[in-house]
Amino acid sequence: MTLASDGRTSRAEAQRTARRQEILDAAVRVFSEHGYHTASVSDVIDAAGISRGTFYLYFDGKEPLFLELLERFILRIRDAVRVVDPDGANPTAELLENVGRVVDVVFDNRDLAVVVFRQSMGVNPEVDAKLLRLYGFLQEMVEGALINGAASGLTREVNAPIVATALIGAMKEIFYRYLVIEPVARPDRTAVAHTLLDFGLRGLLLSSDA
Amino acid sequence: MTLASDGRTSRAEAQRTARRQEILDAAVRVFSEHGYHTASVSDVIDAAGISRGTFYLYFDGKEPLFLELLERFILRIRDAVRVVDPDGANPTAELLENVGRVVDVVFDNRDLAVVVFRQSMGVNPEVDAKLLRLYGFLQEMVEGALINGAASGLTREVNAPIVATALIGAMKEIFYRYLVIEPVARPDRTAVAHTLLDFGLRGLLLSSDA
Amino acid sequence: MTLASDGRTSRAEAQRTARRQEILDAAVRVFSEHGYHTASVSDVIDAAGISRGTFYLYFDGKEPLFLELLERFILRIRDAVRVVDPDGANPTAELLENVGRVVDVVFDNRDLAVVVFRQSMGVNPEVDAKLLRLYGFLQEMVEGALINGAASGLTREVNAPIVATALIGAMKEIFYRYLVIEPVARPDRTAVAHTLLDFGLRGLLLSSDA
Amino acid sequence: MTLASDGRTSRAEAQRTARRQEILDAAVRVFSEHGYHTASVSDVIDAAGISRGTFYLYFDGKEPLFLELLERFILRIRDAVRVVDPDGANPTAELLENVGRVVDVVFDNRDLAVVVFRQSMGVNPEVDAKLLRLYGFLQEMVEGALINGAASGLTREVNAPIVATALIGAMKEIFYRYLVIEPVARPDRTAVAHTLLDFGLRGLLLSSDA
DNA sequence: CATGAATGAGTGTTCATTCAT
DNA sequence: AATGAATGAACACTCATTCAT
Repeated sequence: MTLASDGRTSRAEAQRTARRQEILDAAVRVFSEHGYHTASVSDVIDAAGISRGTFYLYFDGKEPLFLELLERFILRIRDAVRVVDPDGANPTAELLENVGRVVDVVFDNRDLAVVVFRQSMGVNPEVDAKLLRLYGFLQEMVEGALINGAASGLTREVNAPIVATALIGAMKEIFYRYLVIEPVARPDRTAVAHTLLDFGLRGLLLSSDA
Repeated sequence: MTLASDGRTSRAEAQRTARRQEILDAAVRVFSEHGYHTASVSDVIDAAGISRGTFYLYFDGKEPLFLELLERFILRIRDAVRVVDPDGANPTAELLENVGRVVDVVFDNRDLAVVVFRQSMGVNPEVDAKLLRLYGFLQEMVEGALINGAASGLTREVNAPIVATALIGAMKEIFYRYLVIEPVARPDRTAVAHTLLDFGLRGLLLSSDA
Repeated sequence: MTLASDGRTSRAEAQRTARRQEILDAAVRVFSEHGYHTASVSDVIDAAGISRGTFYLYFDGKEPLFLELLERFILRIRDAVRVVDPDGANPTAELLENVGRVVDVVFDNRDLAVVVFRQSMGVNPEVDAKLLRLYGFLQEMVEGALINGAASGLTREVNAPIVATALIGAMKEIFYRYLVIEPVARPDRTAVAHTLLDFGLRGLLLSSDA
Repeated sequence: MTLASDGRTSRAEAQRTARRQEILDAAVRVFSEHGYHTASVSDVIDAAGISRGTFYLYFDGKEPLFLELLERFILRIRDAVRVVDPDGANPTAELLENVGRVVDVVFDNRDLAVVVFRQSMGVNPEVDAKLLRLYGFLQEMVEGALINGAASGLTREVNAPIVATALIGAMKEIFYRYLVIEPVARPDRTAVAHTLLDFGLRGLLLSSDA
């Protein structure tokens, strides 16, 4: 009762955590299908197979639940993206790894990703703030990579902010397409990463035209 | 009442149309500020300065109103985009014109654009269908341009669907940035068009690397 | 529509006021029977014969409704109590008039009085504040009368605050008895006033013992 | 288990009783602070430092708990009040003793008294019945004293029921004042008793006016 | 044509109570 | 005996829509 190592207590805690996760999983399914506003707490508890009261035993309400879902996704994305050292052995490979890891996170959390990509902005100020921080972070990372690339003579000098925004938008749209519009079980992460990077780096023109 | 040439009727109809437009304008303002779900019919009628009943005299409800708003935006976008003849005098200029016209539509209808970009997907199946048709159309146009470009030796051969999706996502994200995150009174349409196209066509690599 | 004297508008407003009053009346009945906490908004709307929505069209909620009820009762009581001029022609008669008017207010608003006497303190801070202000006012009035009475040689010098409190408590208990415990259709206001005053002024001892 | 003299059982029972008392004490604190309706069972178990289940092991619920609290207070008050023999040596002293003992009970059980005085009537029929029996008992005692007093030529003949009610109300209000509105650590019981009695017996008029 | 009072299904949330462990 | 996770009926409140005037 007093020690965390107490068998009975730790088992109970493990059960609690498991139950919480079940509810989170159910919520992801529900939110990804109906969207935050259209989904009701009733939908979540039905999907989770619990009673009304139990839901509020594990979460403080609909909004905190959504916020936690969002937070988890954001953390995973942030963890997937690492600063690329422009003077490293193979910066392009590192870039590809970053993109590949993001692809993994997105397709490992399909429903969650759908929720975030589709309709999160505007849900409420706190949600907006969280998302803006995520996009700000990604923007920074990509801008940094662009500036480093230019500095090390790897890429052209471009309007870094606008191009970073474009790259992020490109990724989101591609993800959305493969998640929702023409769902793919799991795309070849290296293929997606390569296409994105190839498009981003080389553009569409024939080399001779450049 | 039966003849369009009836003076009384046509004047009444003109008034009706004007009133409808006022409501639509008010709705755009309200939806862009609060989002579809958070905005209430009360917000719209308050903004339009009409009574509850009058609203339902002009629209069948909140959702049909939103659908009409969406439809209008979609039509404007579709009108702005024209097929580029790859064998024409200056296909690149035509492409730039297309992008420039889209920029114009978006910034001529800022609020409406915000609503559409931010959180339309998932509002309801009919809305989704409309949006998917729009994106399908844009996708087709861009894919066509890519294939034509490659056929006429103008651009590299690329994975047309994925690159088209990427280009559309890039545009959306840039628009969203300039509409919401760091609002710009009205960006230089040719500058935006050039940046987008330059990025899309030439990529990031230095020419020498290509 | 623009003028308050517009027949149509004023009729509508009269209807609105009437409806409001109906709801207030129903609420008084419900609160006096069940008490604030036990009574539900559903009870009120059932008693008023209106729909859920209509209730919230006229009142901002359960608490504001209760507060308004309370406020109305308090105002009536305050209006009934007037400062007694100790140098007036007949201060005792004025005192009797005061008590009589309070008796009238209480028995003209039986249910409301029951609500206030029985269980209002502790409902919530705002309610408590309102009631404390009422009792403070009554306390002041009675204390003033006691001090004036002593100054003008009419009454003995007494511990004014404690005796004022005692008098107020005595009245409340008597009211409560005749309202709830052994309800009287309408007590003889002068009899009640006289008994109270006689008891208050002369006490229980035989004159000879004084 | 069957015999009270069984050591184990009696120790267990003592523990049980002690635990019960702890819960009762916690409940008094909680109810006096928040009121019956606003206080939750959770508040009580938190204050008592026990688990949810344990609470229901000792009490059948929130209402029975409250009823028991009330019952205990009522018993103490009833024990404090004894019939005054009008032909005894010093009936006035006995009266003073009665009032003094009630003052003691009230201030020895401040929180409990606050709960009872403030908002018990109307909690539910059973509670009301209990309170009405208490007030009936007090009313009887006071009425009896009044009648005896008149019979033995000690006091004036008064409308006994109404005056008894007034006296009870006066006491309650004074208690409430000293418990809640301007709390006094512990009033001088003889002073309070004397003031009450003096006011009750002699009234406010100057002796010469009597 | 215009109004706004009326509606009621639906929402998120609370909390006294039960019961398997 | 003690626990605390689970329950679900009940609550206050919202809002898109209708319709008598």
